[in-house]
Amino acid sequence: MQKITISDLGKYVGQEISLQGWLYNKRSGGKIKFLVLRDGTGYLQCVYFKGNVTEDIFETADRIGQETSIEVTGKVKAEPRAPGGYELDATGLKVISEAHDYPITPKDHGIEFLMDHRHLWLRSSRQVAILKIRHRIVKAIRDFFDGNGFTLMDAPILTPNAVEGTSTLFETPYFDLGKAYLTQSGQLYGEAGAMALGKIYTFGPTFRAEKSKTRRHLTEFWMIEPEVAFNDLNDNMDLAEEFLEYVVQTVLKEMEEELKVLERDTTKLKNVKKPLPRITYDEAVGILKKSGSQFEYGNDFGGGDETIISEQFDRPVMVHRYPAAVKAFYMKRDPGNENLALAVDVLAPEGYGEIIGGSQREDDLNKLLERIKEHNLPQEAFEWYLDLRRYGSVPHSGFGLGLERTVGWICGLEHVRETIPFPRMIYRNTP
RNA sequence: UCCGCGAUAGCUCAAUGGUGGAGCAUCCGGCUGUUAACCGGAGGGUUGCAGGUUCGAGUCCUGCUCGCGGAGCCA
Repeated sequence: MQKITISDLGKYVGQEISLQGWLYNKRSGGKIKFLVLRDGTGYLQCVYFKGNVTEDIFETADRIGQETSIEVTGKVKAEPRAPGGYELDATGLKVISEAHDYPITPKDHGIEFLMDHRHLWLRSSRQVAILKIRHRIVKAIRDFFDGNGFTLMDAPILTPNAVEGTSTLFETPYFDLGKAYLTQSGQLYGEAGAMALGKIYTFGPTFRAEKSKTRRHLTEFWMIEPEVAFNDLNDNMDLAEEFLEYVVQTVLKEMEEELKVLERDTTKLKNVKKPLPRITYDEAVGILKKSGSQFEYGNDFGGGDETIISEQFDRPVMVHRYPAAVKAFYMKRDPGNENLALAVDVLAPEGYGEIIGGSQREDDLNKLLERIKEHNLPQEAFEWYLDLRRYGSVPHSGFGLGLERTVGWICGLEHVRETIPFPRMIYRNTP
């Protein structure tokens, strides 16, 4: 039997059809019942008149509670008053599994209650819209790289050492080898991949054990990290802006309905087109000083600083050439100023902060050895990484995009916890 | 780890130190066009936990637990 979904209803106007789904909401008059059906593709009001259906069906329509799984039968009618454009003149109603006392009613709830019921909260229209946009963003990301000659290369999740020290990583016992750590970045492995394949991207979960307690942080999140051989910092910024434009414009074009459900004002998203403004760290500090900030030259930007900087522009801004002291050991220094790293962060507008962090990597073996010593990192753990500089080293660059921050920004959400089906935060790992 | 705010019915919230209420949800009744439907009625409480002050504590004080927001760190 062919299954019909609510999203397909336009093809069946005037026909008698059956649909399976869940009871989303219910309203009634004395001799009329309105059952709102949801099936994951949309919402449909099914109208039961007392005279048109059996006594048994009318009683069932009256009795069943929110989220009862049902199969409805009836004639599809175009209905301008309906949000989806269609309505069902219902004749049949089959209960698949009856539900009562569903905890999430169509009224206000607090965040703790909703998070405790995250497995059910996912069914509500807002969450469905977010999950669909998240999926479309993921697909756009993969389409972009796949269509530009990149190879997807998965990096390991269990790793023997930290990229920048071990203090912020989750650790786990690992047989006779001592401890393993959950990855905080696939980048070093991505660099090995770029030397093999030229252009690669990794796409996987990453973990941070930092006790970060803000709207921008999760302990488990997804990151996309392209790495390209022979790309310098400027090439890297070219890639980042083309990539962001593609992702945002694709979502704007294809997810209009979902963005409307979220009541997202898309004015600023429409501006996300290349070229994106590029400013140096020094220029960014100038902006902060001019705004009256107490910011001290040489520090990394905090959340508030990022907001002040990004407010100066009508689209994401790329800030490059940070003080090397606040950046990772593997970043190449600016030949024009050894104190600066060839790093770039992309700051999203509207206070969403850093969504991309990247750099040109140090490709000189001896300089990299120096950095490892300076950072007190165990050289033996990085021997394989140093091999990449011993055998045919080339200039190369890449960046990491935080998926949840990107979803939060595009959807206009208050907090990244709504951007992932089951968020992991310092005080929550359930459901 | 630090700073700030909070915890009262299933949910969202009220309640001057003096008999703990409302809306929604649930149950009963009414309504043939509702769309967070509406109207009438009913049931529903160890006020987060443990102490203290007081004639009397949801309310004031102390400690704890949990949550929320922010800082630091970062995507």
